[in-house]
Amino acid sequence: MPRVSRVVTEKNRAAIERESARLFREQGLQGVSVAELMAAAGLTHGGFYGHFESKDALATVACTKAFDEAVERWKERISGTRDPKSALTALVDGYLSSRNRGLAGSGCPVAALATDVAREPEGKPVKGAYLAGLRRLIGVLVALQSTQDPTQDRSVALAQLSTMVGALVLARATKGHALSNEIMAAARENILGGIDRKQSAAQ
Amino acid sequence: MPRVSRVVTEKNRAAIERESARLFREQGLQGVSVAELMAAAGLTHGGFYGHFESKDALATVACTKAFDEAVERWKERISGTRDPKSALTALVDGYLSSRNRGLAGSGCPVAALATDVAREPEGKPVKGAYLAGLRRLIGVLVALQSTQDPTQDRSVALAQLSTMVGALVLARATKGHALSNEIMAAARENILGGIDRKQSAAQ
DNA sequence: TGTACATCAGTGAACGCGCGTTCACTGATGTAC
DNA sequence: TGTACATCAGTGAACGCGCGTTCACTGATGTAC
Repeated sequence: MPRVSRVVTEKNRAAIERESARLFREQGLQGVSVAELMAAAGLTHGGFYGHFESKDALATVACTKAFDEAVERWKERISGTRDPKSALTALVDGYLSSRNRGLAGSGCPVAALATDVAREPEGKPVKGAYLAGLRRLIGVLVALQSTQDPTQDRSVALAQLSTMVGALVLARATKGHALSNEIMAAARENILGGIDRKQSAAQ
Repeated sequence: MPRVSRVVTEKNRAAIERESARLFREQGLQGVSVAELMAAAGLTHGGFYGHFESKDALATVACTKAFDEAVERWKERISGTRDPKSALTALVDGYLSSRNRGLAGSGCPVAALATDVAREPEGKPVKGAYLAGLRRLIGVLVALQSTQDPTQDRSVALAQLSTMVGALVLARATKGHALSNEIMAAARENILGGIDRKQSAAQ
């Protein structure tokens, strides 16, 4: 099937980006081949370079796309709540859930890509995409704080994000063992401690 | 240079394990080739299978070795302190330091290998080595708590470890930007908050 | 609106390369006497 | 202690395979008239 219409071309491109954003998070930036990415989008590998200059370039686009999704999901979760504290509870409960632990491909790129991005050589564009996306998510989290001190708000938000990311990453590494749920519950308790004890961390 | 003495053979094996424990942490379980590991140990790739059954088997040994090092380093740091609170401070200061951020190869395997281990298929032995090592480090951290309630001690320790791991992983991904130091300082403040404010987190 | 043709999205073979693993070979080590 | 030889740690070529990337080709799409 050679040449397709412009509409289909755009759909194909969108499919490559969508599947890449998923597979890179699931299997790592070095853990998926171009052929696998294209197959996931329903195409063969040869057409890849008509859409992207290189695999690296796609990784950058996919990283940005993953953060777009994440920011939108965070904002959605927040929009259904009545105050910053319940918003934080909603966010943490969604983040430290067995559902999110199991679905790295559709989960938070901060946690899924951190180590991959750290291992990328200096100057690789995917590092910039990660940094920019991380800053956006931090901004969302900072806005939920209530210490009345901007510096303190930021510090608390950064610590909360560290705890969430660390707990999720450890929970994924120990998935299938009791420790995995224990870590998520402990992190939830640590972040929400005084706020809300009604829900369980492992949903 | 064919056959070497038994002593040299053991030294070579130890060198392969030592370099693997370093390189797997630095570049990931999938990010180093057998040839690179052997070259780092001063050998050529062909002799690898005289020492190990497979690359997977070496990864398991190297993971265990990395945790051995980490447990020993934690205990050393603790042994030089006067009480559990200053021990925790020493541990966190060492963990969330620019030195540790830059040296993933000799740093905490919990942080360096978590995502790699999570992506390994079910049943791979390296997952068991990781879980066992993680449990040992958790045990060290639990022993430093002082809530007088074992359940609470464990929960606090798990949350602290999550914060430490998350902060280190994020600091590595954003290395070279102000945010990286900010994350480490915020995590330190969060964990040690009421205990000790004398030292800076980014040493 | 219909026709003729240039464009170009996608295909699949092919490129050089590096991977994990195997194996015939080498010659110093270790052992039997 | 000295000698003869079997053992085996390490070498480097080779295996089949999959990688990222290139390219000649195809034929439906899009356009010029």
